[in-house]
Amino acid sequence: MRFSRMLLPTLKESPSDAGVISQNLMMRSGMIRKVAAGIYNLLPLGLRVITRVENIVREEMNRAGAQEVSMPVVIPAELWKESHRWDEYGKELLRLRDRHGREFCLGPTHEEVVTDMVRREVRSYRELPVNIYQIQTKFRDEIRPRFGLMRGREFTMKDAYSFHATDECAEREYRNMHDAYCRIFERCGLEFRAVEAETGNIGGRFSHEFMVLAETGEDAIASCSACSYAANTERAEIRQPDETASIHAPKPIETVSTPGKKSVEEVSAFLKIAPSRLIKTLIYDTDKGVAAALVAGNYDLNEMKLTRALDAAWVKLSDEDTVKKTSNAPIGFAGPVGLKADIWADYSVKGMVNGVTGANSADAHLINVCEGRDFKAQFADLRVVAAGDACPRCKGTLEIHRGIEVGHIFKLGTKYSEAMSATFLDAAGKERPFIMGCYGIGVGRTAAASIEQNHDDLGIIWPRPLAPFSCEVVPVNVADEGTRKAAEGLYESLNASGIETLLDDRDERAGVKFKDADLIGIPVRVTIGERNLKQGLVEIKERRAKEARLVKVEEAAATVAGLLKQA
RNA sequence: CGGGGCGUAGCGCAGCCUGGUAGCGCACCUGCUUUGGGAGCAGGGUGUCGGAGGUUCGAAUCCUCUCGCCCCGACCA
Repeated sequence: MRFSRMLLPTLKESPSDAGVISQNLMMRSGMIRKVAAGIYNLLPLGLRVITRVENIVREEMNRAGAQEVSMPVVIPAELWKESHRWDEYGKELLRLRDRHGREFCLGPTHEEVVTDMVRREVRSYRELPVNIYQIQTKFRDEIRPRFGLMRGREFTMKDAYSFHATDECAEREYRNMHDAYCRIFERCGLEFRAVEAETGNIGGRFSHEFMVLAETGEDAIASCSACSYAANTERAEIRQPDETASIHAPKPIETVSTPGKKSVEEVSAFLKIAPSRLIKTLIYDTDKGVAAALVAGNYDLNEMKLTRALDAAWVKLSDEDTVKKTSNAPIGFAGPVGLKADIWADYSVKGMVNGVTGANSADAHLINVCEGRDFKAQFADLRVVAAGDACPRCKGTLEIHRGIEVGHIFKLGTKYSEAMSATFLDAAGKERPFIMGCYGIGVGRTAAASIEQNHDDLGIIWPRPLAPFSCEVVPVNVADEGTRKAAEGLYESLNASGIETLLDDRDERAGVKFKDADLIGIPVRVTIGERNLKQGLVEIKERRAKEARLVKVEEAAATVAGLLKQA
């Protein structure tokens, strides 16, 4: 491709609305342009990268035995009503009507459509298992789209769905997909972790997220320094601490005045006591009634864990009225002592001696509160994991990293097949619902994540498998006949040997071309200038390297090929 | 949905407070010079000042409404 003929509008200045590096560099390198909030045009350079990712995904999915299909973007409401998600999914589901007033939605994911497809066509266990996937545009009406392709409303996703006769078969496929995903992200040159995750409103029994490690990631993951345990912090468990005797001797409980001191920070500063000695008491409404949850002041409560501990369908922080009714005090002064509610406590509260809690009356706290002596609670792992917490699987400790979720695999079970009566006949002639799995990859997000991991001050540094071109040829001065001829010759021989090459044949100054080359980040650059050419030499530089090397013109193509063969 | 901010040339911004000829840098076009890290000189074009209504002799500027976008929060595969 010739730069002069390509729609490749690079930007010297950063766009004012770029929130993360990948968005900034995608805009500046002319890969994407915004059309509306969370909706983008992919320009030629951007599409090339996306296509690279798609092809890697496609190859590995096919290799893993999945079959590619294409399902509609516009989906009739009735399918979503069958699964009950028409009501459950919320405003992220963009709904619309056709000219007859019939209801449709734009597909944010395709469990319903694929389940409908399979239930129509598959009758017997003999036809199972099947794994069906597509690489397709999805639409989710995100509350707050941001960060370019990282969290758009319209985006490209690979979504796969598998159908099985038995649980063992479904789990085998889950592992198969896990391995395929690892191959995909390895081939993309990404540093990633597969972590245990929450299933959210896709539903299902268990799931893993594939997280690309990056400071700008929107998710936090906990991983063990000693073993392979890794989980989203939404889910990460904490090993129950060993019982240790308190170094404090229990003192008699006392009420102290704490006017207007509601938050942990305010109370701990006012009483000059470490936040870890405070017991935070949170009042929750749940489908099982009002419950109190306790956690040490230096930790956060994890509502998912509380929900599981209570065996509740949902929990929600209570409003002011309920808090007043339950604790006889405004928000900020609740405590477990004498509280009339179901009390659950995190292990961080276990064995607490001489702690501080709300007094269940306005502007007062209790000091020297001892767990067991002054109140009783049911204990569970209820808090959000923090760095240094004990690994649930071994004796190691957990580290916290930030990550970008690029893939997510779910073992769904029969949630959709039961709701939608999608069944097959087993060997005994008995009708059974399909056991399902689903497996997603954010294609644009994967490209964005790659930039987050591979860039420097000057621009993108594409790993070879995702690079829009493999090699860029830069004639320093196209006005010079010899330079131009050498560049054209090299361009042709590189292309002829199957190396996709960008020739910067623009009549621009060298500095402009070098800046653009660094910005766009093509792995190998060949610079052809008059001075070196007089000695029959050209300069070859890898984007990631500091130094360039000089080689003979005749050897340039072979040298480039050699560099590209290395990983 | 709550809080905050921004819409002025293709991009980045000033002007608005205190109403009076719409500006700067980059980009773009022409010519000459220049040609290894975002060139120099000269000349040139560029705007519904986001939109609608209002106040005023006069509105980018003040007021009202509205649309779009960004940030923080709530929410979320």
